[in-house]
Amino acid sequence: MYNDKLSAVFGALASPTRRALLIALTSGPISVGDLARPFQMTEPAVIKHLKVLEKAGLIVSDRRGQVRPRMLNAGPLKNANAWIERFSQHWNERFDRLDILLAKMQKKETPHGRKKKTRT
Amino acid sequence: MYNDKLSAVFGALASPTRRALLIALTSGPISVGDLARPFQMTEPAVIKHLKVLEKAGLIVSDRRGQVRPRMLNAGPLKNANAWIERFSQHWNERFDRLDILLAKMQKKETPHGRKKKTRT
DNA sequence: TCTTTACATTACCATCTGGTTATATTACTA
DNA sequence: TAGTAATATAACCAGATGGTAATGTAAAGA
Repeated sequence: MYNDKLSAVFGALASPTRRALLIALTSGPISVGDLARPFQMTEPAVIKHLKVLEKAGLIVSDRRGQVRPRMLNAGPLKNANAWIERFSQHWNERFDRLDILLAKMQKKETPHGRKKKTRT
Repeated sequence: MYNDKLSAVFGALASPTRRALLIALTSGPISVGDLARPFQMTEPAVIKHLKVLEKAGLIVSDRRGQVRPRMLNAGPLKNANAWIERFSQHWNERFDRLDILLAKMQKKETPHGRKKKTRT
């Protein structure tokens, strides 16, 4: 579907289950079994979610014998955050300009009896 | 698939096309035709993307006669941003604690060099 | 009124997603 | 070596997603 990293990160966050998994992992590395237990779904389903998170680079795994605990890797989250912040900043700048523009327009335009249109 | 707003916002951002649409809209309301033109896809495809963005609350539309320009509504982005920031903060706190813990452990334990494997 | 423009909807298709159950694999344990 | 525990993979399914071409609709203009 998508191939870029940023989309993978946003896509990974687009699921309450996966966000809950990430939050669970904030308290440290956790095994698949322990991760899956609180959820109302089978382990394979959770493993699929973990794969999505792995692909997005949001978690990594360690092999400790029989167990393979997952742990957080918050790096890619920063990229997502950065995108939103740059976007917002960009948009706020634009908004400011629009504000000024509208103010100027209001000064210039003579308010005839011209009606503003109504929204549908 | 998901039903919560936050997932809808992250899901909407999980596509380069939709992010590009949002960015295009930072320069003000744009008609569907103008929005679609730069993309290598048909208008109905773009309209579907716009619907995803609308569902997430990221854009709204105005009817100005024949044209129905879309415009940004950045509000929901703040929620996404807030989630990431709260998460990161939470995780950083945890990370600090882990840091201290590891430091303590290093004092006690002899450092084994054992390390992980990537996948499979 | 007829035509054009701008947008939306429909019907269709391939692929992806998110879940299931069943089966493999891998490493610890007796 | 056999058994069990932890995780992974496979095969399958329903429904969502992302695209297409074709058609419908509503406002503007001649």
